Parts: sequence; C-alpha cells; structure tokens
Amino acid sequence: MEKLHVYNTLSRQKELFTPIHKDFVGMYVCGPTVYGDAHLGHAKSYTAFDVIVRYLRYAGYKVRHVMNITDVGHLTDDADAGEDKLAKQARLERLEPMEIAEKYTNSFFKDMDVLGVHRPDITPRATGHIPEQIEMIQTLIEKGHAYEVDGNVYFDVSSDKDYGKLSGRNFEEQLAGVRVDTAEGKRNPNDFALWKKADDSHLMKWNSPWGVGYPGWHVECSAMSNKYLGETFDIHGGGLENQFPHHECEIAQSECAHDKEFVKYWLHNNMVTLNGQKMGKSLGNAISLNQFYTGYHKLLSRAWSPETIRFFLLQSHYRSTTDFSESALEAAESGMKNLQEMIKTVISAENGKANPVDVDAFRNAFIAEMNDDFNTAKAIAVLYEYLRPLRVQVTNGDIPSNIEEFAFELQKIAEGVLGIWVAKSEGNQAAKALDGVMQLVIQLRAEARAKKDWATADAIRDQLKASGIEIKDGPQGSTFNLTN
RNA sequence: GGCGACAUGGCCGAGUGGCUAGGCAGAGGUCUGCAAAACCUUGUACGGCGGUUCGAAUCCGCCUGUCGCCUCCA
Repeated sequence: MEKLHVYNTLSRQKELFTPIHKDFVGMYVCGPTVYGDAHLGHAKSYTAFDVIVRYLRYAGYKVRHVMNITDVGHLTDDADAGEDKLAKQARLERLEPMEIAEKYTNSFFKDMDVLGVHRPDITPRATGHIPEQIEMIQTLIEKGHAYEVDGNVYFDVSSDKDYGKLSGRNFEEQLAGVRVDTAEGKRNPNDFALWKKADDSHLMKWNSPWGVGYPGWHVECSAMSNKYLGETFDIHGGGLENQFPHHECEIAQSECAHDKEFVKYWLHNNMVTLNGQKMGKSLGNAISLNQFYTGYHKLLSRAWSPETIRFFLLQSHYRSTTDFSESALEAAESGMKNLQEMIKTVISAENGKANPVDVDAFRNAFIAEMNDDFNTAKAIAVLYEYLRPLRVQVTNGDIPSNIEEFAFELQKIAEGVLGIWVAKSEGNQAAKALDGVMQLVIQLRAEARAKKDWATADAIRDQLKASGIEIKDGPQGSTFNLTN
C-alpha cells in the first residue's frame, strides 16, 4: 500500500492512518501489571508495538509512546470481589507491595531490553497518579456518569449509550445471562468500579472524597493517557483479551468525562499459545521469557535467544495467534541466522563495478508491506528476496556500484525498524585480540593444509569448534564465526 | 448459552476473485582433501459440502474442527 493503513478494532477494518496533528502521533499501549515475570504474551504484544513505533518514526512521525505500569487496582478476580494482584504477590513473597512493583518492573524492562524492545517515552505508574484518577472520578460523578455507594464509586453503564461499541456487545440483551453475585449497591451488574473502599487490612490505600480506598483498574489508563496525550489521541494498543472489559471501560470513562472521542485507532495484538494450548499457570505451561532465554524449564530442551524469539514473532502477523513450539523456533532460528549472514555480507561490502541495485525499489517494497497494517512477515520476505541475490554478487566479487547506499537503507530497515540485526561488537578490545589470534591460527592451518597435513588441519578445526569458533574454508581462504 | 476469530503444501507462516509469498526441513546437483556454508534444481497447497462467477483457496451459505473473549491475563 502506498499509504499507511491500520486495522482499527472500532470499525473492524483497515483504515487509512491520518494523525490528529500532522507529523505527530500520540500512542498509548497497555503496560504490564507488575506482579510476576514477563512471558511470551508480553513478548508478542510489546514486540509488535515496538515495531509499530519504530516504523512510525521511520515514516517520519514524531511519536510520543506512553506505556503504563499497573502497580495497583488490578484484582485477581473481578472488580467486585478480588484481591489486588500486587498485594497478593507481596503477601506470598513477604515484601511490601511497592517492592513487588519495583522488582517486577525492573525484570520486565530487562526482559524487554534484550528482546530489542525500545523503552517507551513515558512509563507512568498508577500509584503515581492517584490525584489524576480521583479528579477524573469526580468529573464523572458531577456529570452523572458515576455514583457513590458506601465508599465505593461505580461507573453507571446505562448513562453511556456507546458502552459496548468496541467489543460489539449489546448489554441490554445480555443482562439475563449475567452472573448474579454482583457487589452490593451496584445499580447494574455491568457497572464497574472506579474507586474501591479499603478496609484496614489493605496495604495500598489513599484518602479520597469518598474515604480511604484505592482506584479501580480501568481508570488509571484513562487518567494517565489524558495527562500525557490529551483528551483525544491517535493510537491505543494492547492485547486482544483486554478489548473487554478493560478497553471498553476506558472508552466509557474518557468519553463521558471529556465529551470527546477518546482514541482514533484501536490496535489489538492476538494471543500466544504454546504447543497449541493457551498458556496458563494451571496448565503448567506458563514459561517465562527468562526461562526461554536460559532454557531452564522442564518443557524446554535448550535455551532460545531473545533475538530468535523476536524474529519468530515478526514472521507472523501481530493480529494472528502465534503458536510457540521448539520446532517452529528452530526453523525461525535457522532462517534468522542465514538472513543475518546475508546482512553482514552486504553491509561489509564496498562499492564495486557492477550495475547498481535499485535501492528505491527495495525501500518501496518494504514500505508497501509495512503500510499494510504492519505486515512484518512480508517485510521480512522482502529482505530475503533482495539479499539472496546480492550476497551471491558480493561473494563472486560482482558488487553493485552503490551497495553502500543499499546497506545504509538496509540497516535502517532491518536494524532500525524490525530490530532483527544486532550490530557486531567490533571495536572492543577482546574482539580485536580474537581477530588477531584467529588470523594467526588460520594461517598456521593453511600451511598445514598446503602440506596436505589433514590431521593437523582437522584437529585445529575440531578443537576450535568445541570452543565455539567455527572455521569455514572457502575459495578465498578460511573465515571464522562465533557460535553459541 | 452470548460474541468473535481461525482452518493454507512435511512443518512454521503471508496473501488473494485469474499472475512465484517467504522461511525451515527433505531430495538431487555444483563447489570442496574432508567438513561446514553457500549456490542451482525440485514441491503446484489452501478443512468438507453446496452456491455466485467465464474463473474461487480467495465472495456467500451450511457443516466439521480449533482457538479466544464473556472472570484475572499482553
């Protein structure tokens, strides 16, 4: 596509992307509730939105990317009866809730950093925005969209005629089948909590006009997105499972508080399964990202690098479900390594004398795929299509006269947008030393080979391989590679 | 029960009313002291049954199956 189109959950179709303010994009992505280790689901969601942000910037937009950290209000059960997730984990680990928040916020970013996910521009914490949330709740009460009952404040769903527009639910018809055990004082079973009264056992609680309590889960996103992105902004992203109730409630709160459209484009990534099954603690297949990175889990036969996981994810579309299996990861890993070799070869080449490669066509092919709702799978296919023949040319010494220009664009795309190429660690001292040593070893081995002393030549190769260095003999001499 | 999505060659996975996705694996070959890599050649797939159409894997209907949401989850 010539112009960027995104699939908008609100309209259930691809729409031309037009930002509210020319050249600027405000984007909010639902962040993690920090009470446990990040898993594949987080990887999929945040990799997807990472590429979206990177691409928007590549396309020339100034992006403000906001991602919340939920450290209060997210309950284990439903909005009526459950326990706060962080409070529960704090009890289990015998830590302060804020220690839990800090611990898992740190591990979350650590896991995302190695996946190549850029950090957002702003990562507001829910507990750091209690006044903003209280203010929004007050506005909703004043406008007749919320009511207080005994220290609790609920959003009145019946006051919002648009409630259900995102998830496509019709609540009037559905009332009959709804669960019966609603919280005391709620006028309507679908009404959801904006503020909850806290009893003495609660660790996280704040003063409010309705007494001591804590905010409901949904209101943090409305309050914080408003603070950093305004009353209406361009893109809101998140996982599909948050469509209802979370995002539906956000829309209700924000649009009723401001009497304005909340978000122009709703983007949702699909779910992750493991060996065809939903991941869940009860199923015993909830593997954390760190366990993938280390291979330390009974369902894993080995470690899987973050870059393999990222590449695997990008080979499918963000709106498709992704099924993880070790065989699929292995296939992705092989393909990725080959692609990285091609990239390396092309990037290190110097301009030759052969006919120039069509850089514009390459760039346009990539853009065309990404403009179609961020089709990273096809974008990667474009890389293979261009790089395979180019590598042959470079290997044969038949190098295009403008390969450096091509390489520049390639780096912007592969490393800059897709994040699938980690720059080689040249320049550091150990690498330089290794280079020097290897030149020597390769030369000695070449001498042995010249004398047809295959025993020595093979012994050198085998022993190097055992220490993670792979030697490859080619027509122009031998090269080496680090394996892991 | 309500809402929604998906079903593609050995595997993963794009896409689409007529034109090669791509990757991985496999087979044959080239190169090579051997090995590895690379390169070349090779597969004519789209759950089942109907319908629309000159033509459907692509649109419509039904069926079957899988999955998700409706309750915490990215």
